[in-house]
Amino acid sequence: MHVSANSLSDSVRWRRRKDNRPAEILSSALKVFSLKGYAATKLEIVAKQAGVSKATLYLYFESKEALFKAVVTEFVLPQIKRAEDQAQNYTGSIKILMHELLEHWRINVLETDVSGIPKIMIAEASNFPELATFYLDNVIKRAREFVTHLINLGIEKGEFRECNASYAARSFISTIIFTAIWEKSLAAYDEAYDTQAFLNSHLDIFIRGISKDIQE
Amino acid sequence: MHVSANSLSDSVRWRRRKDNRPAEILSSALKVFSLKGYAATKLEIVAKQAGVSKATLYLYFESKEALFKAVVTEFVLPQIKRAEDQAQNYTGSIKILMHELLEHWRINVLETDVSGIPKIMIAEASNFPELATFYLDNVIKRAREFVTHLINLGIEKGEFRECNASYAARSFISTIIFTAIWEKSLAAYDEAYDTQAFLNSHLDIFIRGISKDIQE
Amino acid sequence: MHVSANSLSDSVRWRRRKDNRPAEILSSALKVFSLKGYAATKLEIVAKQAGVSKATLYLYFESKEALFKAVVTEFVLPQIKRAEDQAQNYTGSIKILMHELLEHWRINVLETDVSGIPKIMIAEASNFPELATFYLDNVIKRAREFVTHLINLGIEKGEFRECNASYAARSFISTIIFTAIWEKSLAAYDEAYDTQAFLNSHLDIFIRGISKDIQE
Amino acid sequence: MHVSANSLSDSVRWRRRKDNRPAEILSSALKVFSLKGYAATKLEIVAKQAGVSKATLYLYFESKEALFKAVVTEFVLPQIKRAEDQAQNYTGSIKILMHELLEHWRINVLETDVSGIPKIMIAEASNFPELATFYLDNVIKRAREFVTHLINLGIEKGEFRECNASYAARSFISTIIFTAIWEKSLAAYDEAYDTQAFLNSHLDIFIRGISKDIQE
DNA sequence: GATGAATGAGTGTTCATTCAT
DNA sequence: GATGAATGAACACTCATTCAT
Repeated sequence: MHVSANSLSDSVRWRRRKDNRPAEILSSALKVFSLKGYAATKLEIVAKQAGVSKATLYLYFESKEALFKAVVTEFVLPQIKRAEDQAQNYTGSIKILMHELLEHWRINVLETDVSGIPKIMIAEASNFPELATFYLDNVIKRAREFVTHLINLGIEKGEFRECNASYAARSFISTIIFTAIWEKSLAAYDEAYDTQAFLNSHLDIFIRGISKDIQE
Repeated sequence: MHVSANSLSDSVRWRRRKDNRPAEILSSALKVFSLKGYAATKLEIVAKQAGVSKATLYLYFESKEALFKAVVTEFVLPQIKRAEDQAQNYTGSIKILMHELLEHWRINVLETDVSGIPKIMIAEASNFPELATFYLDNVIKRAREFVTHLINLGIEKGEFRECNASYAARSFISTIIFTAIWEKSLAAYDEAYDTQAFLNSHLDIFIRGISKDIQE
Repeated sequence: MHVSANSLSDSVRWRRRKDNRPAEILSSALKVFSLKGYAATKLEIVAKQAGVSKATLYLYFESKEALFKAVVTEFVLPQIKRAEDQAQNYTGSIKILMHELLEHWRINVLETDVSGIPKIMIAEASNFPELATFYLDNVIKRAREFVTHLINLGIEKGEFRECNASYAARSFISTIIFTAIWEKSLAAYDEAYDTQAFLNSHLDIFIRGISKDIQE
Repeated sequence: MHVSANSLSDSVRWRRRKDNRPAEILSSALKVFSLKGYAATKLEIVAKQAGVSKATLYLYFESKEALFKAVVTEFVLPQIKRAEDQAQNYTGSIKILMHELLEHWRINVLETDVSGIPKIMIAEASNFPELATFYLDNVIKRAREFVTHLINLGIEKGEFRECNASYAARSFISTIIFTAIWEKSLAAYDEAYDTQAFLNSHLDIFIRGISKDIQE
């Protein structure tokens, strides 16, 4: 039975079984797609990575395109859900919350293969319109709304100055996403840098940028 | 004679004029590469866009790869040079300079096809290592150094607080580049937004974020 | 144990009974082969039709080719034997006998799946030479000889005029076989017609064509 | 430019040019398709037969299916048109006309590769429904109507007895088509026979079968 | 210089066949 | 005996590249 790539949002798609082939295939595919791009990815390589034959891919995914879509959809929702869950019922300082979220994201997304997804989507958006829309709606917009909401909370609480929270969220998120993209592309050729320190710096500048001036 | 794609930095650049075939090919190629990605780009499409036959491409570029490299190298250097020139001999407020530079970039890069270059490089970095290195060295690092320099100037002048100028530059540039990438990818599926207002907001937050606290 | 497909004439034939797997497989295979042709037939479809798994086919037939040969050989001999038996010891009018034979053939061959066999053999003759030879020898030639014999009997009895009985038999049989082929191919797209009436007409013309002129 | 395979009936499809590739491909394809059947035909073989590379086929036909359809449609219409033209304005004996038509058909169809078409259509009808319908309408039905018309003429002229001309035509045509099919299938394994003599015998029996009894 | 025509080298996909359970 | 899972081998189709004109 093929792993559904059309019902883009239902959660459990494959049942665990011996050796969990679909999961192995998906993570191999994530690696190769995010390294090579969709068109340059050869299914033979994906199969080899997953330790199966090329034909086996077709037991679980009906085409290269379906596999690609499954890769995106499979790894995408957990990303955003995790963040939302973490913020649930939080009542403390927004600044601290954002710091925690960022740290969490760094460890669970940035430093895992999941960070390959944004690059994939950016590169292939125009080749896979519905997928692009799905990603936009389920990740980007939700992330924007989520951060916008946090900033508005901070404004209400007096932590932040009045400002256009929506633009601010967009600013903040841009760098976050870009960092993930960077890691999977030019970072390989760049000098190493301390990602954690950079992200802290980024958050610091950002928070200062939207905070009330100390002396007002 | 083939347009050199190996001497990645040579200065020959094609100015549009009647029947300037290489330039027409390059700009067609830029469009298609940045829309489809390298592998998914068919030379037939590029040729059609440029109004020539597929075989004609080979009169000017020795291979698809050479054409791709030429696209990147042709359009890249002007980008960064322009910014550097503008800052030359400037002595006023760094904040105002950055605003002017950003505006200039918005008009001359973001709103032209040149903004397709970053997306191309991000997507294909791992497939074209020397090109990636070239781009990294000639655009990214130069941009980083340039902005770092500006920030340091601002610190020296007392406009900005003491901070890690390098990280700050990276923060700033990330959003700038990401905005260009975004325009060529998911923006097509997103609601329109006011890019100029967003960039102003971004700069505003950033400058506030690195400015001295008003009352210190 | 595999059902022999090499000894093309052995007598084992499967009578339907509960769980008579080979027989179910054979009749499913006959249907699919005669609908799609050999190469376009997928064993998965045959298996599904027979209500078994693809692997199960291999318990009974050692290969697709063996299954195909079994299909032909299983259904072929009864066809011709039936006719021969019917003619055995007959002494009456040849014309009437031929009418009875034709009617019998219409009911027991033409209107059953067995009529798919001629189409199969015609289409695949050049892909399965020994099978073609087997079919030729065991069906076509026997049928020709049988009809030739009947016609000669008719000539001897004074029912028919002197004529080339062999050519006449060939003529007669051609239409008979063609009718079976037609039913399994283009008839599906053609207007319905009264097969029985047509066959009667055919026999009538044929008999008149080889009969003595009434008044000579 | 692809050779149209959709406009199933327009006549000139390809322009002659050096070496007339499409025609060479079509006749190679006719040979292979009628020998092997659609599914078992490998384009590599067709290409080799035509003396071109596999890729070249795609310069002229957009797919295997399109090539197949072109094969059928390319060779089909001339078949039937030729017969109709020949009968145009004829006023003599129907029997003699039919003899001439049959002889013409034997030489120009039966003994050329065109005789492969009926076998192809019979075998693949269910895999290519529109093509089947096209063939049915443009060959079979037209042939039936044509022969029916001839028989009716013969009845009017007093050559033939009153009979169901439509069934009679069907009878006559069945053998004709079957003979073509036979030549391209089992005939290869059968003893040689004198086709011309057989066809004459067939026509003789048929004409006698529908003629007025001499003495009535 | 420009191109229509041709193709070699590949890749996605299918399917008969195998085999551990 | 029966089958779900796996795969090697094959084939349709594509496309960057070449070359005669």
